[in-house]
Amino acid sequence: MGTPITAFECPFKGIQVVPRNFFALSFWLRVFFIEGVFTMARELPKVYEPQQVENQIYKMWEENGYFRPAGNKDAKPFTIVMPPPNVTGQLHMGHAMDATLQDTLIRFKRMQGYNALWVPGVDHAGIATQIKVEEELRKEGLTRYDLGREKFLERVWDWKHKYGNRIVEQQKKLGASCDWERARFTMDEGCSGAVREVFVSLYEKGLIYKGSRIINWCPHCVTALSDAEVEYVDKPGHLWHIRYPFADGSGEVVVATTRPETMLGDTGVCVNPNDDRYKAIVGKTVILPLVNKEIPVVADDYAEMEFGTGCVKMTPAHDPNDFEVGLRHNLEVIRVLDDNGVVNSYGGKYEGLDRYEARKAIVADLEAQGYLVKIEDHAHNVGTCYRCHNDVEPIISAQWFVKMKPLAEEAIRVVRDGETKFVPDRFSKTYLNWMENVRDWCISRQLWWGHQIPAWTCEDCGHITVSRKDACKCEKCGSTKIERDPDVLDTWFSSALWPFETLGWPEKTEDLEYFYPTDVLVTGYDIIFFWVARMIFSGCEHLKQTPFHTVLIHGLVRDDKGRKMSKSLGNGIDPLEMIEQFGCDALRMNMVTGNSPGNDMRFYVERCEAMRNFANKLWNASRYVLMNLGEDAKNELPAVEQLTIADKWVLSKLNTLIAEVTENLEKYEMGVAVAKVYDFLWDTYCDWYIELTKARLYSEDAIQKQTALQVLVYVLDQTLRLLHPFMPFITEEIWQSLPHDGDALIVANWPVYREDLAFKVEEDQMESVMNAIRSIRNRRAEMNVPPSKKASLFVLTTKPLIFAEGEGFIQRLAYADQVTMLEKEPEDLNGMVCCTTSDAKLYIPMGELVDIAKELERIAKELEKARKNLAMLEGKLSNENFTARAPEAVVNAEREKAAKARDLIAQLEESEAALKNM
RNA sequence: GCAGGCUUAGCUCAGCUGGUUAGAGCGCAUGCUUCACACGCAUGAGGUCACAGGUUCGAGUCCUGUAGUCUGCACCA
Repeated sequence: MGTPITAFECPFKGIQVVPRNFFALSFWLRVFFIEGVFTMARELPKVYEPQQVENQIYKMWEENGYFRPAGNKDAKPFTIVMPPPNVTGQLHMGHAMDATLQDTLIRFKRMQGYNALWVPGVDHAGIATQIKVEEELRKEGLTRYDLGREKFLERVWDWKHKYGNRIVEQQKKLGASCDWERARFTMDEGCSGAVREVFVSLYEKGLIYKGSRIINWCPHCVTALSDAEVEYVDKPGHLWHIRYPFADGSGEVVVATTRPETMLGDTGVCVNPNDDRYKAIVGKTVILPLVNKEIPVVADDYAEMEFGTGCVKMTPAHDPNDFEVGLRHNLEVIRVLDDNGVVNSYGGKYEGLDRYEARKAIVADLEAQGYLVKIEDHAHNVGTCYRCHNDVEPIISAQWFVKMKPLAEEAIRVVRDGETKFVPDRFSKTYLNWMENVRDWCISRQLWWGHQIPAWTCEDCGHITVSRKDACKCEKCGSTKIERDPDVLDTWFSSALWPFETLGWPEKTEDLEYFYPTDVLVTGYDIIFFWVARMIFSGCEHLKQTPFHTVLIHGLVRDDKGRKMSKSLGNGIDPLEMIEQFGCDALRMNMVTGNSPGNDMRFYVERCEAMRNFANKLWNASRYVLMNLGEDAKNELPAVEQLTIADKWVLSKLNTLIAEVTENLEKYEMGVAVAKVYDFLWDTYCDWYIELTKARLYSEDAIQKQTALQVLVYVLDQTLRLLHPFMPFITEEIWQSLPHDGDALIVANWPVYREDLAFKVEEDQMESVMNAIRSIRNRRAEMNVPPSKKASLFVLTTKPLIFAEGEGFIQRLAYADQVTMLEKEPEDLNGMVCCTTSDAKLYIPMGELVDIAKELERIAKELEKARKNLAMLEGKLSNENFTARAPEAVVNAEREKAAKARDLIAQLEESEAALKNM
């Protein structure tokens, strides 16, 4: 925690100013020199200018070390690890939402007194980064092979050092209060150590193996991909029906395929064993057209009798199902495409053709030679690379895999047993469904940028040595002729360890001991499989503890038409531009308000504007308070005896707000929480309470004035605290200008509910007065009477004491020049307008503006409405089932409503009678 | 094919464990330069909560079905 700071008295305001807080100081000085002491209050800028304060405040927080966990011995930890953005990344709206939600939680918990730690970091992003650097090289006319591995990696590191900090600087603009001193990089020494440890230990447990399998191969990126990295896209295609003649000349079978070029690698034809049409041909051989090779007909359940012709050609090297069938029936495996998707030497005359050119040539030849029976249109799902969006080619290849079944068991259990909960819960189903059907994870990538696989193959005996330390000889035969596997690991292999590698694992660090398991993981639903699932099984396996108890899932930020924001569409909105234009707080508010967990949201610039307006509203409310603060301004509540009904009303409302906001935040309902603070501040505090205090603030009664001011300051202070997690900058800026204890709002205490500040009775009383005011305003507006035209007011009420106390409020807020309390209905109703509430009638002489016939009509209308309402309530209350079964509180509430409705009707009937008598 | 979401005011969305007369922002209408704020104030119009059943004293909220829409996952010769 920051060192103690001595405060000094601001010479002209009597307000404590913290010297370190240059923004606050400069604020006062600016005012002092430009405007002079006495005009200061008037000259506070009317419009809040976020650009001027955000950077300074951020710097102040950072310099005082507020982002570090406080190290309070009595407190509990609260930890979030940040999803590390790609080192190549530019901040986009997704990051803005992600960071805002996390920062809001962290700030909330920090203020609640937790040792709050938010660990930031950056991901090396294997393919993405390598592609970026290769693009740069291409401009110089070079490829990575020209440089060689070592030189190329140097270039990537240069690039990382040059641009890797950009995204960090951008996150700071968002107000992210992470502990930058703990920032990590997935390729730093510690993470590399963790990756090495995990790889070797999983290998030793037999959970990592190398094998030849059909994998997803991207011929463009020239690397293997995991299943999760393949995106399936519906594409129109064809089904080519091809004749395969029997070798014995006894006829032919017709097979159907969507990828005719793969026939070059066909090593069999498969039919269903129960298919009567083909029972006789099982065991025969057919001649593979174009290739002129004899291949067997085998029987396997895999062939569906209903699909196509019921005969399937088998290409074990280029189709996962064919591969399986091939294994069962000992079919040859012939790979006919090379790493770039070009036909290799097994393709005969087609060698050297790209896969799509080869397709054309083969179809043409088949047709020319009479093998093509027909071509059907056929839409199918084609796997594409999530990076470059080119079609992925299933190819047999020797790769490294993580055996998932054994690891999935515990990862399933912790979610089933609720040790890790998804918010919203439906995502646990998504997760479980994936985890229960998970296939082995292909982790090797044919890239250079990444964690190189710690495996060495012996040239002499072929043994693979996997080792924590770089191997120099074969562990089996001792030969020194060993070569390290050139491949690197999937980027997500290191991300999977993020919650503990960032805390120091595999070392037994204090951080790890104290902060692991972390608390909440905040991320978008789009990376549940890529990342969340893998962190969970990794934490369970290596630390025997799930890495977080809660996964808070948010949706995607879309554009105003609901489309995904993307570079290719050019519809992205730059968060930094929004910050520049409306301020960081406005952007953050936009990200949180109206947002519910797991749901996508559209981004509207207009809402940023609305939130900017809200910031300005807060700014001006604070300006009102600051302008009126006297020499001896204190931030403490006056004695209860001094509080007026309005004070008690607002304090009671605040009290409720505190309880609700805290509860909503605890449940991760941040959108609900922030809406409540927003409404309280704008509606309760500004539109009502501030207006209610004006009479007192501008009066001569010093005690009244002081009381009002103290309540104003107290409520504002508490509200700023509640709002701080959402709008950190403006709240800090204002708080620093208010009289306050402590160094900074960011580390101030979170408000707590106070039993002694719950004033239920006064709340109701105030509502009575407010209803009267609303009713008068309504009537005046209906009659188009401008506020400047004051009128006298006569009040007949069942609660004279309360209305007497509220007289000043009514006068000011209902534009009355004089308020007279009546004991009975006025005798002359001529020219009187009557406003009726359930406990008062308010008469305004409006002279010729009043039309008695119209008045009667209006009263009749209101009566009808009130009677309908009462009928409904009485219906409810006369239902014994309701009164007997509904909770007492609900029944009582209905009874009260009915009573009020009856009162209102009585009042209205009286008025009606009086008017009719005239 | 399986799973899940969404359907609430003109638009975009909130509405937590079922309990007032269903809310917000923007937009719209009327009036207002009221000594914090026109990035504002006041007042108002606007909703059969997709549809059909059901459970319940009570359903926007829970259950079943239907329709539309979106998203995952699987299959696809």
